[in-house]
Amino acid sequence: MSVSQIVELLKNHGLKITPQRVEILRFLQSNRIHPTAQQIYEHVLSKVGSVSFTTVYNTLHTLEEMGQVKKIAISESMAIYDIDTSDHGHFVCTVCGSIYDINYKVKMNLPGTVQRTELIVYGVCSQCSDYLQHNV
Amino acid sequence: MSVSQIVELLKNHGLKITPQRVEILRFLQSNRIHPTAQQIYEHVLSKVGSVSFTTVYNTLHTLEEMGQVKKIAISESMAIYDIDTSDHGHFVCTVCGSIYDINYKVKMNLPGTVQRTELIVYGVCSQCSDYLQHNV
DNA sequence: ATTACTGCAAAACCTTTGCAGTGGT
DNA sequence: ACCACTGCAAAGGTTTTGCAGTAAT
Repeated sequence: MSVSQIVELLKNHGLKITPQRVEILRFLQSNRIHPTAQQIYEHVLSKVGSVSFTTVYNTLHTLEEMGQVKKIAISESMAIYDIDTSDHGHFVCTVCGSIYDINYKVKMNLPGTVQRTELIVYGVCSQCSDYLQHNV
Repeated sequence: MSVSQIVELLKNHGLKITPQRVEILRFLQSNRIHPTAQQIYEHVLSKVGSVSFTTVYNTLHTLEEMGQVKKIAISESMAIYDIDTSDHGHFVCTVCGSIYDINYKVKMNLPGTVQRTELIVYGVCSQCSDYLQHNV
């Protein structure tokens, strides 16, 4: 998504175009690392020169309400933000911290109707297990 | 699990028997509500008369290390604790907050080896949807 | 008697909120 | 010129840590 498309997106939702908002969206869209608010803050600060956590959280909340971003609790102390709002799970490497998207199919009996499903798999990614195999 | 079995469990792991520890384990085992640290604190306070968050968290960490308790992040601000450490997922009712255990089978392609899997389904439980259907 | 455990108080951490000032429209 | 947005500073909620006193062995 280009900057002009980001600008369009913001305009279409009646939002003002600010450098912080544009850079937050650009970051989420170009680096699919599933960043934390902290990582977004650091990136935008380095690019735009001025940003606050207030603005980061404000923007993320706005984007969540717009349905443009999903917030995922990978731990009880932190959320990550995913610009891919389609149905998918996450693989978290407990060695390097990388987060991979995963596709899955689940079979289950539920005591009610579903709103959303979150699957998080913790493990060691191939890169890390290769590395460990050759170096430990 | 009886109190004497709880005492055995603690002894077998070289831990001292304190009223707080016994009551935390009793609570986790008798009420399978998947409590938060806050709920455990309140319960133990009402039963034992004296407890602190320090002790609640100390005990939960010890039990986690012993593999007797699983910590689950149902939101980014809070953890719940589950004495059932077997492989299962959770259904969280977004109306009443109840947490149900669910069994599931999942098919997926993974970019590494699995350590543990966490499935959380958010939705409305039958009780709440029945209630809503008749009263709204 | 020893030392593990409890619990207070303070800190750490992430996120939210109040409010004044700035900047996009 | 308007008012949405930014950002500081302070507060909120959950969890952790330091340390002194207490209680289980």
